[in-house]
Amino acid sequence: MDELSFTPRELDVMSILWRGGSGTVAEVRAALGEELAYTSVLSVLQTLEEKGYARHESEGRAYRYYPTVAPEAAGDSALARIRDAMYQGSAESLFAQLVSDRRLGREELERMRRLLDERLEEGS
Amino acid sequence: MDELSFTPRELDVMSILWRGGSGTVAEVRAALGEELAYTSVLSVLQTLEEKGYARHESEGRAYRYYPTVAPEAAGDSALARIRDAMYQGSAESLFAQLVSDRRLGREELERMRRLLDERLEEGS
DNA sequence: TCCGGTCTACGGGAAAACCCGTTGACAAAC
DNA sequence: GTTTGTCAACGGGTTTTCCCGTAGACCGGA
Repeated sequence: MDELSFTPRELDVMSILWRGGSGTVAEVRAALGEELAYTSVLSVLQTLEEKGYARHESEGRAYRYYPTVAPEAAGDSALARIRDAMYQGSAESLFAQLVSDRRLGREELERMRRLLDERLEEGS
Repeated sequence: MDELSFTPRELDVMSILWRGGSGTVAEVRAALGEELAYTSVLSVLQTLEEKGYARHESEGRAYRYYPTVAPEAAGDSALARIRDAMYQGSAESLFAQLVSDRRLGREELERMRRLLDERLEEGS
């Protein structure tokens, strides 16, 4: 997969599609933080479809839109950009930053360590 | 600190400033992947300054630009956005994605685990 | 003094992003 | 049949981003 990139507004909308699995224009509009006109939301969805990031199926009179790219794929692209720009290519530095977040609970940290352990075992 | 956001081109330039600590227009231009006109690079730097993300000092006849925001601060903003949009707010999911990268070496993974252990000790 | 090179300031053109009004299709309610 | 409401398509206006040309300041060398 080549580079995925979204404008801020497109990301807002994709996020809603990922969260709900799909969405009609009205649903996306309702879930959106800001109040946009119906046609504005429709425009964004049509753009996403044109870019190949979403597709639609008819549902009654309306269209239901589905994401065609996985959030993980988009996340990969975005994380790589951040790693390179802000952490000089070091995943470790990025990781350090992530872990330093004071809001992370003990359980979450422990689950992270378990993931890391599993990864280390399988790796060798 | 409120939300930091950069256009793609601005991020290119900030990345160079972060990497080198500072830069003149000519230096940034040379470090840039693409060939842009001198005035184009200058424009981006002036925009960054106007947004408060950089400042300049005279150096001989030229200006030397310095970043005024730390890469970690920008990274925080960017990571939070990715976490919320692609991983539904779960730092753990984001982390799992990060760790699944096949290119990570054993040593890097072990250093990550050490970081995590330290964090777990201090935490309680 | 004059010229050539480097620098910033300024302004503008092109493209992208963003948002919405209008229109016509359709169907349900009356 | 008419009205009312929802829908997608289309086109356009505004703002932001992106890139650069031009102009003028400055300095060093001929």
